[in-house]
Amino acid sequence: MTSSGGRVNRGPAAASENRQAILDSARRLFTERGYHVPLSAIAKDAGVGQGVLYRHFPTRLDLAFTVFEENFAQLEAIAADPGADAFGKLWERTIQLTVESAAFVEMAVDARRTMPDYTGGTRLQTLIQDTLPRAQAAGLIDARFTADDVLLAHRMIYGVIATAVDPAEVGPAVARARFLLSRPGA
Amino acid sequence: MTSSGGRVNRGPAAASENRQAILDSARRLFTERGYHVPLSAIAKDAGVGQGVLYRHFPTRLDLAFTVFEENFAQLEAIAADPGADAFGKLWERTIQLTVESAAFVEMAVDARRTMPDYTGGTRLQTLIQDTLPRAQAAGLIDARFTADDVLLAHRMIYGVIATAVDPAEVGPAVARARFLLSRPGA
DNA sequence: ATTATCTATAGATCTATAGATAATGC
DNA sequence: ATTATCTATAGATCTATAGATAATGC
Repeated sequence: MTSSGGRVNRGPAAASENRQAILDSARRLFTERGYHVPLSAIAKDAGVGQGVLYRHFPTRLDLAFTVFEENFAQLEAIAADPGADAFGKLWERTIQLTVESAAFVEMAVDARRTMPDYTGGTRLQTLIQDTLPRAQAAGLIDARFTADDVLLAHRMIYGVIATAVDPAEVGPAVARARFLLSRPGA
Repeated sequence: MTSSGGRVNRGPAAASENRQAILDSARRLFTERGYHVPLSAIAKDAGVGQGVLYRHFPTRLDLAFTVFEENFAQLEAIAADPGADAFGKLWERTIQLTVESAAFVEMAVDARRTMPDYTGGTRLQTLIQDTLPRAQAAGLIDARFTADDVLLAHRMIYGVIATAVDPAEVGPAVARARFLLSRPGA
């Protein structure tokens, strides 16, 4: 047989499409199967050889950074809103993105454990610091919360997501967790 | 060479010591390296062949159940205290055990995902249900917390532990998380 | 005869790379 | 000449089991 199942070698012309297909598959599989989904599964899903994946993204973190860069871009756009409720919107979207893909948090943990100079953690922290005081001045958020508390609350909500057994349970559980966290302790 | 590095085959006499060595190694490695530490690493650490581990514990869950059975026994003993603060002591010890080994939670998640009829989750829930009302009647705990809230709070604290980068940070972070959770929302 | 050990390895995955092949710009 | 593809596979792990060996109870 001549041109059956095997992919045709399209040379450099395929590079850009391949890269995008890898990113699309990675985003979906990080969501469906978690941050530690095999890279071979991502390559297969994207329809490329493993060598192609490694050429574009030498490590799992290189790939995850690129996938979740879009998340950071979204959050930064939201935080740029000059209104008093920029923090509220930022927090809402952060939780949505985490529910959507717990890998967003797992990537950050991996990065901080692996690379001493990873700045992603600081990146979300900066957005919180830039928006929280305004929301507190406007009386929208309890003044006793610190920026560190917000980051901690994010980790706590991740705990709810990571331990969920039934996907249908995540929404209500996260909502209740947010309620429990809505006022600092007595 | 006759009797160099290789272990001597002591026959059935070694069974009980081997079993205990496996449990000791498993407890330590679950703590140090997490629930998904390779079973081969546990066998090696215990100084037995992998076949011996599999004979005593056919699956990872069989091994983890046995290791953490001691945790449950402790918690059940605490909950049996007839005093009003049995709940307080139960909660305190539950958190200690989780900080000590996040694998305690990870095992339960694995069990509930793998075995439809796992009762470990119910087991902690029962202890909470048996002690919480008394503590609330005595005014020790805010009456608005439900037993499900306590289980949810446990998952949230697990989130703090699982995302910690520096072990030294765990203690303070968990303390702050508990503070944030000490009163239900506004 | 039974029980459990031991070494050794099959089988399954996953990461990472080697080497041949094809397309493209100069 | 350069760039990126493709298949194929080496290397590293990890799970799980086979088969020979040794100890013990009847």
